[in-house]
Amino acid sequence: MRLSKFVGERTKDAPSDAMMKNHILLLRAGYMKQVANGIYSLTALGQKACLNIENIIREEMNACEGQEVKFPVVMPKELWDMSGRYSSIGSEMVRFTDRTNRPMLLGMTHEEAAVHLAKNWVNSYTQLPCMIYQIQTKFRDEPRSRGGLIRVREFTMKDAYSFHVTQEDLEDYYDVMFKAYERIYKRIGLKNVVSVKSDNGMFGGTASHEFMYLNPMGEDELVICPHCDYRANQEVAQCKYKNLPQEDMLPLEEVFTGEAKDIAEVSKFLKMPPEKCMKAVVFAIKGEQGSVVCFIRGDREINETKLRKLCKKEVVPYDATSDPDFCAGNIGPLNLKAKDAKIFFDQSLKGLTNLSTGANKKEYHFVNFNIERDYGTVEYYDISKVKAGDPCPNCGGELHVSNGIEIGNIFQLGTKYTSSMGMFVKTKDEREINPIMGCYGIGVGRNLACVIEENSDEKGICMPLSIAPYKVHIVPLRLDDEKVASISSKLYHDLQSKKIEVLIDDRDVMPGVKFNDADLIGMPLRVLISPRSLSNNQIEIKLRKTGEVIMVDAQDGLNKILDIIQNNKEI
RNA sequence: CGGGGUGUAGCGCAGUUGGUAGCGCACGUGGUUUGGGACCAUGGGGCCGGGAGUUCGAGUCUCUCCACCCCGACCA
Repeated sequence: MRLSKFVGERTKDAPSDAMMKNHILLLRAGYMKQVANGIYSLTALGQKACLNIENIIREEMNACEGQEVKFPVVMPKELWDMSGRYSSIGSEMVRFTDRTNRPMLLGMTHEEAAVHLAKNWVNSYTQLPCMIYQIQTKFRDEPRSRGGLIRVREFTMKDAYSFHVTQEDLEDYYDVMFKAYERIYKRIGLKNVVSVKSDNGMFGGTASHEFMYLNPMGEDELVICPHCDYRANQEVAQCKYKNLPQEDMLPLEEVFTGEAKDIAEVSKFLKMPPEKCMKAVVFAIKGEQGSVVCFIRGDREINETKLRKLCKKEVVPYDATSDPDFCAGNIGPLNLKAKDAKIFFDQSLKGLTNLSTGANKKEYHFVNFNIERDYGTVEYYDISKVKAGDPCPNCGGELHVSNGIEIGNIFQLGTKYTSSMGMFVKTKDEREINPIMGCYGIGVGRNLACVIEENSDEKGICMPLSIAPYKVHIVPLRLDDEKVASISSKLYHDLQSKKIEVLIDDRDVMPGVKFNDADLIGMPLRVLISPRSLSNNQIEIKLRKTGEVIMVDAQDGLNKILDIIQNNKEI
């Protein structure tokens, strides 16, 4: 491509509203343009980079015996009624009617379509296991998109669906896909990737993993044990506690605590460490009356995902300050006015002695509260978030907590969709069963964004060779020089005939402009052709990532470039 | 959906007590330049986010929508 004809623009200044590195660079280097909140057009640069990622994914899926198919973007309501998800999914799914008033929706995931395609055609164990996948546009009306391509509403995604006779067979294939994902990230140039156990969310099913790109701007919290292989999303990470020293129980006492409301203030007022203060957190059940009151050690946070699973209901934080049933800031288990509230105690409280807790009375707390003695026998649940330094549930070592961006996930779905949609296969012993499914997703644009987070410097993007839209960026200086023009043009056409994607900066601008644009766009090889180097009959090849400069004779340029591309996968 | 912020040329911004809009970059033309964002001359480009109001007069004041960004809620 000739840069003079490129539809797109490079800018010196970053758009003021972009915060993340990938967002700023993708806009500044002219890879994309925003159309609306969470909706982007890609330029030739962005699209080619995405296609290269897609092709790597495609190769790895095909290597897993995957069959590439294509499901529709628009589906009828009836298909999603079969799984029950038409009503269970909220407004992130776009619903509309066609001209005959038939209810339709925009696909945000394609389990229903996959089962629809496979059922009746796959009806014998001899056809299993099998896997179908697609690379296609999804639309999810996210409440809040952010971070450039990190979280968008319309995006391209590879989603794969596998069918199995037995759970063991699913697990074997799950492992095959797990390894394929690891290869994909390596090939596109992402190194800081870990896999974690995750929540199954709206998919249902038995086991799932997320692949996480470690990044401080990541929206997910990951719990990682540096001493063993324990890795989990905060949402599902198990809590273990170091035992606090037991004390002799002292008599329960009601004390004045004044304006002290939150744990920090109460702890300061009573001169007790937060671990000895029992905290109350109130939640409401969505669409229902009544509330959920959680008690937890003062230095801990409630994990809402765990609470949701425990209640088997959707729970949302509740503002207790405006409810007369609660004395906000002084909530405790004793004399709690809200009689219909469900009460849960977190296991962090187990065995603790002489706690402080709210007295359900304005400006008063209890001290020396002992749950069993003063309240009664209770069950303890794990509803807390893990804190850095907690003991690992596996090996007891100290856990780390890091942030990450989800760049792929794999799920063992079970028979949720095959049973609800009536897909059956005959087994060898002539039983009719619902095949067991797995599903496997990876977002293309988000991966591109993460690649740029990882591969860039103060000058711009450093595209990995594997996904670079153009492998070679020719920079001729002084195109009015006949020799520069002819050698540049020949190299441009020679590379094209060798099927190497090449970009040439054929503009009549200052050398500095060309250098800065080349650094910003970030193609892995920059070839400089100028009167100065040609006076020695040489051209200059510069590697974007390392800055290494290679001088070669002009007539050897093509072969040297081909050699570098074929033998240096890591540039 | 809550809290905060921003909307003025393609991008980044200025615009005074209200008087009919400017700067830098980018773009067109002519010329001088040419190894890390050159210079001179000249030209084009604006429904000042939309609507309503106050006023002789609104980019500026009031009301009201809307869009976008950030934090939270939410999220395969």
